[in-house]
Amino acid sequence: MSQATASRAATARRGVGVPKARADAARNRERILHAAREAFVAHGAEASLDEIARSAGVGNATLYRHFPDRDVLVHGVMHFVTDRIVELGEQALRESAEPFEALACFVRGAAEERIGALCPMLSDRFDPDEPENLASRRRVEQLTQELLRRGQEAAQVRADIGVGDVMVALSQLTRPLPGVRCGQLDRFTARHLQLYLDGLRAPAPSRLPGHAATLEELRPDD
Amino acid sequence: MSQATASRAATARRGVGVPKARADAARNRERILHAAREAFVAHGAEASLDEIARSAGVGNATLYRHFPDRDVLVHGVMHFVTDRIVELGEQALRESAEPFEALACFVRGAAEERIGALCPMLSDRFDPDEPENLASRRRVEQLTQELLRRGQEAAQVRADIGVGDVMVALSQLTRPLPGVRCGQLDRFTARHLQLYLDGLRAPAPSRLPGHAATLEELRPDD
DNA sequence: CTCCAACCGGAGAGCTCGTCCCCGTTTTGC
DNA sequence: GCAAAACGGGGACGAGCTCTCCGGTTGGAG
Repeated sequence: MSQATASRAATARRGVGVPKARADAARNRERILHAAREAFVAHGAEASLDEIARSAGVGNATLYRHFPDRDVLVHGVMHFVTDRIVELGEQALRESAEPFEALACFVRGAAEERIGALCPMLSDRFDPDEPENLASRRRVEQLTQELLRRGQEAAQVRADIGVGDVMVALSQLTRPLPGVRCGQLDRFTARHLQLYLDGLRAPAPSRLPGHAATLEELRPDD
Repeated sequence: MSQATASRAATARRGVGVPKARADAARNRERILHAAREAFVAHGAEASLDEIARSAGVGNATLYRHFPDRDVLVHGVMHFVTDRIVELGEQALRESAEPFEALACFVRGAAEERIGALCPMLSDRFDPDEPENLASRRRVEQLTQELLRRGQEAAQVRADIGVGDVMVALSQLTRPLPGVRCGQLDRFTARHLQLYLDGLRAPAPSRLPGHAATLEELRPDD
């Protein structure tokens, strides 16, 4: 996301008339979001807030000042990640000539942006019907849908997969495995994503069990 | 694993001269191992023991009687899973004519046996040099190696992957995603495994980054 | 069938860890 | 240079986890 776009989005979310945050406050807010993103990917939505503050290099009070409770932080990370993912997807649609390559770019980028952190989106701690959340999910879903559709129409992506297949597998493959040093695991992640992507190519060499699903179907209260 | 084999293995581990356990005790031990396996896959080696006892349908005291502390339980689950995986792999080698199909059978079976529970094998809580642990890891590794080698020699499996690629991805793809109901996720797991397997087929449609790794390289103290 | 040793499970003590607030100190921007 | 805003360390409080104690129950040998 460009600096200007980010700034506009931030202003929009803060609302009008609210005084601009001080420079150090903005910087800390950003640091906390990054740290929280990593923590949520690694430990789920119940990661320790003190731990997040520590790895962000700020005091715990600073975290609580920016995000009064856990839910606010979860939502903050959610929208932070969603914004970046959407930007990424639009860029992939815009710049990649080959539909499969566009999907691959998106997948690799989404992995870097820790799309796995969106899994709290599917948790109890998250109201799926709140308008802003609904909009976030829809945006990511439609974007992925579009990338898939193009690939499938060009017969570069197998026809029997859906949005849910991409999103869920992507989340799984990029999560740290407990007990493995992160550095070690990152070396694997890129390989596994590539292997998975290779499995998505058309023509399909096998028949998949079950059926493709949307993100909607993954909601806990189904 | 056959009943007889399981019994022999159990006797071997219990040692000679120790009186046979009562039927209900043996049954509870088994239940606890199953529950602990699920919990370790879901939450890593630090899963709550009381929670394990509850989902096993036994009192917590029963758990502590069978497994005096967490380490003993971790080891118990480890060897329980290892035994089943090895049996599975040997069966796949024995019964499948096609090398790729053998690998696929093994992978699917290992997923059912929650091979992801072996990730504590890579954790701090685990002495990788203790002879029995070393042997377990070696057995699984050699078996997977052999399945891979056959597939690769028959040019059915791409040449640029290693044991670590299979084991790690398998663990990741079969782990429950936090916030997703298990029932929902199981439907996906089979699909994703198949997609990943399709990515393993020869000829390789892409070049993988990095290099194949053994389980040895995944040890935390590298 | 009877009996007792082995086993079981609930309840609770002790402790660790996570959450959240208070307040003296530092930083920012005008 | 100063006032307002933000910072961070420390600590009270509570939740949850580990592990133990003990009265009741069950399996199976004789």
